[in-house]
Amino acid sequence: MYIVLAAPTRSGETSDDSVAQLQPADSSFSPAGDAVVVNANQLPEAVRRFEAEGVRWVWEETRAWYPSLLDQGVTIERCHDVSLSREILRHSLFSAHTPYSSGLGNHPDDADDPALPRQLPPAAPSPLQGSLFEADSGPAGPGCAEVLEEFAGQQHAAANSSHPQRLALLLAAESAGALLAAEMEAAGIPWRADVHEQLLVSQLGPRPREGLRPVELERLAGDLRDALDNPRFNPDSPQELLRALHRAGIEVSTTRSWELERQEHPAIEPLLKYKKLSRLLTANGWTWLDTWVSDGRFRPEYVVGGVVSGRWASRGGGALQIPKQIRDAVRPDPGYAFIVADAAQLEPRVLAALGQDSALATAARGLDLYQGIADQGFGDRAKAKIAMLGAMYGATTGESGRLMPQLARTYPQAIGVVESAARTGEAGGVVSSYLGRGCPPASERWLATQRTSTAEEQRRADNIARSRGRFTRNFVVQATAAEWALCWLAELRRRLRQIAVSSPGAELVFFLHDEVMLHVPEAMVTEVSRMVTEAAVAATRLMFGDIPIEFTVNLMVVDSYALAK
DNA sequence: ACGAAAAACCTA
DNA sequence: ATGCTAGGTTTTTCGT
Repeated sequence: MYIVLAAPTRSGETSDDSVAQLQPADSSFSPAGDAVVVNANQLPEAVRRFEAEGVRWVWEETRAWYPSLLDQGVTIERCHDVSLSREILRHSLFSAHTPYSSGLGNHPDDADDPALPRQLPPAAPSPLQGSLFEADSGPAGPGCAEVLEEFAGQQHAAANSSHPQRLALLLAAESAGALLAAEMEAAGIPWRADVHEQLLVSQLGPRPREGLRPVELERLAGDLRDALDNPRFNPDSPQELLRALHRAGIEVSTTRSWELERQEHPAIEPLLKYKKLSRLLTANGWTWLDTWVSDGRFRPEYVVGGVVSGRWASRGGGALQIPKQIRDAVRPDPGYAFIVADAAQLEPRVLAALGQDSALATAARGLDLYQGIADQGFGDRAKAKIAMLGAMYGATTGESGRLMPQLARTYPQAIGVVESAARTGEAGGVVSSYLGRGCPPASERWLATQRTSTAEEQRRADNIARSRGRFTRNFVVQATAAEWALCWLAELRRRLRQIAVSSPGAELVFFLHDEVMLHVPEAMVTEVSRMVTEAAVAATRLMFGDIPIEFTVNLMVVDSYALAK
């Protein structure tokens, strides 16, 4: 049984304060029974009542409904997010021939050009907010009939695709991810502002007045001016800094730290220290703390489907780039601990599965896949790692490039997968993840670059083609790894919900590509740790069935994020 | 004066 | 070992 939740359509039974319509539907996606129209006060109880019957919710956008339900203490088990499913089906090769997918249009345009920077769309307005704050215009968004019709089209597209089970799993996993994202946003990452502040004070000095440098930065700026014998320049300006360095005889072409590190000059040491501390101040200093941390929680926003590969993006506070430098501020509440777990070498393991490469699967048998490759006669571990990463990223030169032929001979099946993806991309084609997420098509602009006449233009065109090849090469691995991670999350979420009634309190609070953090009552640490491991086994089975490849999970119980890894 | 782009550095 | 994938944020710089 499905319940469609959407904005109410104007009719006799709706009143001015109606915010939602709940429409039951049966397994053939037809309306079953009367729709219920509710106002904001009635919505939580109505949802709770249906949820107790074990329904699956269908709505245009999880973001629009779930956060406010969570605020009111309502959680749900399963949903189908129509908008996220739409974007998957728009690009999926599996369903391209179905009426629904072909009707969406999948026209290559420059917005889909991976060479162009992507910008995230602004957060969608919630229909609930619309009704609460805009008296004259009622709740926005499509009504139940439209949502149900599109849902039916999506189900038909998945069922009639070339891989019905895989695509259905992908849509379910993406929707589960949307629920979890909202739940993690509601939970927030436990953050000790006092510990963070202590870190800042010990490295930068006391918080300065607005517009002034902290004492330690001021001191280093002074040292730098002395060392360069240059009394007045702004070290925060790359242009001025570069000119000052040149005037002191330091020949660098940029002010990047790794280029500066190679220079011998008394100014380099204070400069590198200055850049390091300046970064801490501007990216994660007092302003950041004021802006993003409140009530002991850092609350970023997750953008499910925000990355073409299916990884999540985030908005606000740089949640996916918390520097190691400040992770000590991430501390559990009293009586709680963190479980931090990550999938060990997820991408090469995924590649072994994609290529059904038994030699690589054997190397992945142990905890350390790169050591496994080394043990199969590939030299040392470092070499094995560089070669493998090069294969997945498309390295052509240097040590990584030189190791490629040997790697291709040792693991022909696995390397064949990425090589084939690269050739498809170079030719302007599209590639697919294991569960059916398609990469964006080549844009008109891209195709135009390939139609050339002169030799000079041809060289440029080849460069552009190889760049797309690297993108599609990496896409098949990164997108499939993202799917595994999503299945892992969904399995873990399901297990946590099973025990939540009798022993509540364990929450997922952070997710980063192949890593999760849970905030767990100390008494539950053992039980939840087992669930994290079991969820990984279940995710592997769910995606790939019974395959001889292990997806190892590294797990640590810590009382500071700084102690993980 | 304002907004886009670039530079820099952080993450997996 | 910064040559190779995907992102976000801040500040400075540049263009209108």
